[in-house]
Amino acid sequence: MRTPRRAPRSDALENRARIIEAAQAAFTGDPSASLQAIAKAACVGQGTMYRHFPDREALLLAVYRDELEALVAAAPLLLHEYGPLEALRRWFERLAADGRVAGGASLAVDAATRIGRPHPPIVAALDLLLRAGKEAGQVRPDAEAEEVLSLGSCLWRTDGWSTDGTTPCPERGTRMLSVIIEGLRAEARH
Amino acid sequence: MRTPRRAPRSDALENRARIIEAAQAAFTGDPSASLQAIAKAACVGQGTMYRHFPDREALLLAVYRDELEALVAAAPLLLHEYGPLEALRRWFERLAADGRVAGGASLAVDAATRIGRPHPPIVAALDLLLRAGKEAGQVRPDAEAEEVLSLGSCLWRTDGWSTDGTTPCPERGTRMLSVIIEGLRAEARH
DNA sequence: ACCTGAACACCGTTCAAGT
DNA sequence: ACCTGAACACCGTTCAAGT
Repeated sequence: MRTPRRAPRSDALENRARIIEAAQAAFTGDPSASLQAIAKAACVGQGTMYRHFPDREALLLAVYRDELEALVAAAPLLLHEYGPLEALRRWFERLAADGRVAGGASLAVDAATRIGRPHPPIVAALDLLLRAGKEAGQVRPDAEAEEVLSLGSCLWRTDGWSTDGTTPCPERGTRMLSVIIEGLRAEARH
Repeated sequence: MRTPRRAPRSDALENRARIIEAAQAAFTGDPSASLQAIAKAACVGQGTMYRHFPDREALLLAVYRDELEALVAAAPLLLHEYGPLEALRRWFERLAADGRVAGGASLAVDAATRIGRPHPPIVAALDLLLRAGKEAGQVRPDAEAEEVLSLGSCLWRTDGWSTDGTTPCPERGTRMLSVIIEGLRAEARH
């Protein structure tokens, strides 16, 4: 049933590319930019936007495809270089850092996770890290990737910035990440 | 400057009460019910709704005022009966359980926290628990209430329900809470 | 002093009509 | 086969006009 699919028309490809480009720019300016505004910026009818990307999440995945793939690829590399817990910490640190810049890939991770339908490759990457930690006896055996991802999704809430109106407070994220990592340790079950 | 404030007109009071009642019903049906629909259900013009509650969060706080106060009051009681960590666990458990029923008080906590402007009494209650834990040497000294609340706000995401389409999975929440509690312990700093 | 409801500026989504 | 853009059913928010 392979769905042979003839090559798409060239104008469709151009439109698709222009939409992604416009979305990229829009999201870095305002993570909650409207699809309507993006369509206009891309000089494309709303219907066209809709045909290519049935919803906001699909567009986010397309825009941050490369970053997401890089993040997935980073998991085994980190495991090769560090112990499981440190690899886990650095992986999340990277994801969170991505979220602190406007319009990072964590935008896509967050949207998908919040819908309750997290991006499978991301879950798989996290699962790889957790599995390695469990085999090394360093991570509690009952930790599940989806849950940990849900826990981690608070790390890139840049809203908590400035009750005082000043600093972006990156050490808050570091501290929260530290709580998660310590909480995942295999020791001291009570 | 005490703002002496004459007693409000009786029709204003009635409207206010009717709005809260309608919102209560609407939120338990659908947590993201529109203000417009609530105004209509309360037989009130949109302007009236707006006068009483300038935004969605104000309405949420009013609807769940009693539950929020009960939650705040529970903190010292739990501390009286249990050790700091167990009290902390039960406090969050209660907040999360509240979130699993449709339209619980955690709706208000969540909305406020997500805006980056968490409900101060709730933060104070959590701070009380953390402070007791630190004094007992059981909670890591760098834990901050706002951060922990932000971490905990993933506990009542009922979205992760059913990838398999079946169970409400309350043990997922228990497990995530356990990770947070263990991560807050004062031991094993690395 | 308070309420009403039309009006404004937006959303996401659909769909007949075009090429 | 793909695109366009008007149209639909909604939002939150405001504000002149009423009582």
